[in-house]
Amino acid sequence: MAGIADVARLAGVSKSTASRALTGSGYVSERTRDRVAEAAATLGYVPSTSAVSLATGRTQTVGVVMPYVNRWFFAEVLEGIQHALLERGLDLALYDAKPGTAGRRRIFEHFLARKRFDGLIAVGLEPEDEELERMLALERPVVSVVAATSATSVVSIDDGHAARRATEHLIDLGHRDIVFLGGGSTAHWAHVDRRRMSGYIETMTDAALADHVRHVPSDVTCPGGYAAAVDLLGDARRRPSAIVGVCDEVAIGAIIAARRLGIRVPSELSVVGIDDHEYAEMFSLTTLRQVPREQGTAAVALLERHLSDPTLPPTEVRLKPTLVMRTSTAHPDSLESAMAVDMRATPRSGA
Amino acid sequence: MAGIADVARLAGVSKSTASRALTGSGYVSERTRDRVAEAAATLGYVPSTSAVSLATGRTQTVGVVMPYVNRWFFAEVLEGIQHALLERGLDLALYDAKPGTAGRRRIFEHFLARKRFDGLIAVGLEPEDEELERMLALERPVVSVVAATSATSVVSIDDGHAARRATEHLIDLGHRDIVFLGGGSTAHWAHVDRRRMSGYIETMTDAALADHVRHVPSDVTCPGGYAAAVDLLGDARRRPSAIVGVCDEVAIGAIIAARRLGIRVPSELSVVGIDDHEYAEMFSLTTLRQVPREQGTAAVALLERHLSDPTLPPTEVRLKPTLVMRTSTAHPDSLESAMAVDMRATPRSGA
DNA sequence: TTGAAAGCGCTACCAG
DNA sequence: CTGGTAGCGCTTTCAA
Repeated sequence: MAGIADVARLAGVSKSTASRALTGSGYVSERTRDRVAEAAATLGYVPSTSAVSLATGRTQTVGVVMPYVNRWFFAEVLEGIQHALLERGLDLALYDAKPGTAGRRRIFEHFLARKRFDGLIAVGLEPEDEELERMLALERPVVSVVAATSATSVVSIDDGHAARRATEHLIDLGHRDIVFLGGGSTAHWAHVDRRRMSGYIETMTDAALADHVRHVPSDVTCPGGYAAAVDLLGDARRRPSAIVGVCDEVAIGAIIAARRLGIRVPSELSVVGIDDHEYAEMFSLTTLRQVPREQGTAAVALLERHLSDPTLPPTEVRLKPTLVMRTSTAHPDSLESAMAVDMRATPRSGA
Repeated sequence: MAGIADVARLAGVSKSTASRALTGSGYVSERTRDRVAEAAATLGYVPSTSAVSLATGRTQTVGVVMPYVNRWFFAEVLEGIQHALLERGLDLALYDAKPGTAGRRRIFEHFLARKRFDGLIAVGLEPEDEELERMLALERPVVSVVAATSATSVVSIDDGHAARRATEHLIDLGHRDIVFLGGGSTAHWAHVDRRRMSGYIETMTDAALADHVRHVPSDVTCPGGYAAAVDLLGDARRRPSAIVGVCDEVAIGAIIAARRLGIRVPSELSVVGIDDHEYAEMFSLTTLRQVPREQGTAAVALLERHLSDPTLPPTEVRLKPTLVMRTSTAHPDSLESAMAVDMRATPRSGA
């Protein structure tokens, strides 16, 4: 365990000079800098992080708080954050704060107070007032990824826009009987889900389809979407011609349900999602793409700015999702028209 | 930022006494202990972790290295670890070491060397020799979750056993033409996948079905299994009567492919997986259940033992997966027999 | 049972 | 440009 004193001795300089040479702060002649670097290299010197932290007050660590790590969006954001931190030589302290658990309480009451990080990234946290206060009381910059508050900097997509585009796409195709699937299955409506539903409702209303607005609640998971869709589609009288999923996982659940019930997608049912989940391609799901990984790296970049300039006011970075057309959506009457086209086209293949 | 000096002053004792009272080490009278505790509480005292680390040499942090966080198994293990750590008041430093990336190199070359943790948990890491050496050179206990080495303590399931049970189940049902799907799609065969395939081959051989041994490679993901299965099942001459998926994700991919191709599961094709993935239920997948979350908590428990007793030799904890029967498997001729049963049963429903 | 003092390993200030 | 020195906030001997 070589310390900086050993490095200094080997290089024939004082500890202070060695420190300056190594950290690159203050004036050091090039020759000594090289000698120190060489000494450090031959000794395999690695500074003690706790000593550095104690002396500088900085931990070189970023804390990440999220309610889940086993969901696509969160895992992707986490990877993005990790990637960006690695590049900057920063450590990542993870806090998995599942809503309503003792662990979450402990995190907010004890772990955060230890301040083992220079800044915090809160991903889709939906904090209670008290939790938010605790985070702000830390006097460390915090950046949220997906949030309803503007007390912190925020990185997110425009959820309302995403849902509007999805709904418009369906309406343009000729659908009127469009259901919004997912969210609101428990007392707690996540803000994202709510914003997306609002986008759907606005668009329906603008298209004079307010009468057709229909929300079918479900857990915001693939099995959740599946279960709700089995229910919805199983009854022919309730069956819509199209579904806007609150997210891809739910939309995919709906597609699986449709297939099980022998309902053809897209000829008998159009489905559109929001996310561009890794499974979207496999299900040919038309969706509004967001790239959570980029949101993670954007959050790190933003946090870095806060770190270097503590006066920087809360900032918003809002990304626009883009429509990715696959084949889970079509005209409501496409079965017939597809057949008609086929028949007209027959001569060609028969020729 | 109240420090221990403030607490000591308020309690009317010395710093050393305050420290002993707070950490619970050494003799302190009950009265003073209470006074100190009260003073700490009123001041909202939180010890500086870097100062504590510097003085004690312990970081109260566990490092977790894994190649992915966005796959079911890894995310679940991570949650298990986090949960167990939270209970013990330990922080979690995450290192996402995706194979072949610059980030992974940086982690092994720089981040680990900083030793910002008292111990390390390596999840499904499949480290190169040099990487393993670096971890061991840290002189910190390391516990692996899923590993081929016995240089470290290991927590895992018995993969060979899982694959044997899966294959036996199919053979008992009357299948002979059983394909092992997944793994080996790239130059790198993960050890887990290899062990599972070995279990399959052994079982086939023991049942005098060595001639029927067939491996169809695929990426070990749901889309990977899907793509390979579309290929395999699309050609009627190559189509097996049953599939053992290297894991549930692959098995589910196969089921999705079968459905798309209009092949009925289980009457025309039986599929069994290994994992009991969160989507297994939705696809009625028969599988061998493992609970990665438990492996995470077991790893923490084991690491804790190493921490308190540095002489503890590497230990293995091997969990046995259990067969969960759902409805993705049946007799190979079940279509006919099911119909026969139906016809015989008709009077009952018709009565 | 308590207190004084000496570090833990590093940075940063202040002379030189 | 360099060296000495005083902390950063806590734990831990060692005496009392």
